[in-house]
Amino acid sequence: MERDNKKLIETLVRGKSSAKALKNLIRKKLVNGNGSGRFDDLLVDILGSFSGGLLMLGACDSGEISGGAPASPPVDPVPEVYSGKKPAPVAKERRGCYKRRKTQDSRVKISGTIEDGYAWRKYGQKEILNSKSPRCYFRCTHKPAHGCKAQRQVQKLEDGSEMFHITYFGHHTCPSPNSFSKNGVVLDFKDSKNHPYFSSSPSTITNVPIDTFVKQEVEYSKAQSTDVSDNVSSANEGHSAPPLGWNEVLRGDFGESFMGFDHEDSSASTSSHSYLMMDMDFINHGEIQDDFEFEYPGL
DNA sequence: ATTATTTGACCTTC
DNA sequence: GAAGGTCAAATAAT
Repeated sequence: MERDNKKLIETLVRGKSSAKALKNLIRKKLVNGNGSGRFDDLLVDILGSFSGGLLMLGACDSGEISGGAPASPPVDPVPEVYSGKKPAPVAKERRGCYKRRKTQDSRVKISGTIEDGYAWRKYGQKEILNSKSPRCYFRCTHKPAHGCKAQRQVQKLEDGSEMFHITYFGHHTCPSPNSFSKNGVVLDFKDSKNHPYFSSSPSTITNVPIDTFVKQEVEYSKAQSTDVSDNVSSANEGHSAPPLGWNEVLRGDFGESFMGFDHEDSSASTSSHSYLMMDMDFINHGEIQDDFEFEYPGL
């Protein structure tokens, strides 16, 4: 059992190394290339998958995959007695094991939108002490289908702005809905007469001051710089190589692949929208961090 | 009919 | 016991 595990890890490590080498090769080829960043994106996905798999394997040993996962003794989430509509208020069955989250397994984001390209299902809301705004709890819509363990908490900031404090837990193991509709800032340039950074509607895809976001992300990444799970989660949550050069992206000179992607939660998007997805993990004070490998430590 | 959200109760941790 | 996190029945939306 343990030997199999080890073998699996070795295989994954080898695969990851190969993908990494391939990525570097392709990158060199593309230095003067014409922007076929799709290869790069694909490779990052591959690397992310390996890293995520490795992380999960490692985490299994400790009996916990992600912050929200129930701990070791596999508690059947659905009691056998539970077969009909009537829960029969007989002796209350023990519900799932609720664990308080570990903050080190989380990634925090301050954003003007709660949209991140993934489909989330709200499963709870709670008034938080000393907070005017309630905290909303979401899990990945694909949890039943793919067992995706990604979760997030969303709480509106109380500084009067329309910003949201979003905390992510766990990692998406479901297929990404869209290679660009991933975890990052979504800028909506639909209404050009308004400054693209400001919008007041929380229910639509809104805009975020880039500087603010960069600063926050940079500060956060500083604090998390040694946290590998964060890197891995970045991959799984949709962090990917930009399909175009960041310089192009930053000045808004991005190609068709960025235009009007189909947001899975399309309530807020229309075909007339164009979005700029920015993953700030790769940007540091306006400079592009070209290297954003997903390392798995100790291997 | 199916799927998503709301909301009060339940559960764990501190 | 308080607070935070989750469940699940009821309800709403599609």
